[in-house]
Amino acid sequence: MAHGGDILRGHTETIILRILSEGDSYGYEISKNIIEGGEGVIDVKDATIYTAFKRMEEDGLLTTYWGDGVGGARRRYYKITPKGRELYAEKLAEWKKASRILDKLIVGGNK
Amino acid sequence: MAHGGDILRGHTETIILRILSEGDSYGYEISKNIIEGGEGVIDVKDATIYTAFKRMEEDGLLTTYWGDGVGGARRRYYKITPKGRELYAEKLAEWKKASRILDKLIVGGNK
DNA sequence: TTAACTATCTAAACAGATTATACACTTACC
DNA sequence: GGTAAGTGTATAATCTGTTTAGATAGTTAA
Repeated sequence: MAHGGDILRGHTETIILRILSEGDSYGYEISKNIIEGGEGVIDVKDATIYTAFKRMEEDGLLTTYWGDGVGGARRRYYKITPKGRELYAEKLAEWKKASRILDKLIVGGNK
Repeated sequence: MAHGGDILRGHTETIILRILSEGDSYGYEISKNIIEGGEGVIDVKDATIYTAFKRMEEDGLLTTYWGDGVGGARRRYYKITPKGRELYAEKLAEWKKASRILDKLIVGGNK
């Protein structure tokens, strides 16, 4: 993003988990998915996605397998684990509560 | 916070600016103010506040003066500058848009 | 006199994100 | 035949904001 680069920070994992909770996917697709949904305000760098994947695999939140790559570049797919689903549920609840509170703290009396 | 420590990240400045937009204040008070409004979900460490102040003063977002400290510990007050008000308005608008989009990306089809 | 609270401050470490770079294959166009 | 645009993965180095941990010091109440 041109400015406000930290918007996504801390939520990347949650968003990846949400996408994978709806079906297996791979880095490039997830990245496109987020940028598309970001409406020009939110951006993700591929490096962010891939480092998140690595971290999340180490944490047992997802597993990975190579796609058969018929006629095209190889794709590494990611699948959410039960632990990943659990964490997503927690993070989702946390976001719902936190965003309400954050809104209050940021907007304050400046309604 | 026990978990989810990054919730505030990137918003600390905006919240400080919001508080100062409603009147001069000092570190300890601002910190209390945020923790109180945080409803147990959001926490700020004093170091976060003071490092933010330093950064923000360097960026011309606020000015500072010592309180007269009659009967009590000395207090360093902070006053928002016009540049600070400008940035607050921008960040506020950004938050309003970003939180809506973030909500969409985090919740997705898991309504 | 001790505990709890008010109040400010800094150095070092940490975590997640970005920048920059590399590699490689496919499709469409000229 | 060449090349540009798009698809796709990956890592090292750097940046930034926050946390951890520590220091200092005055006030109030038990």
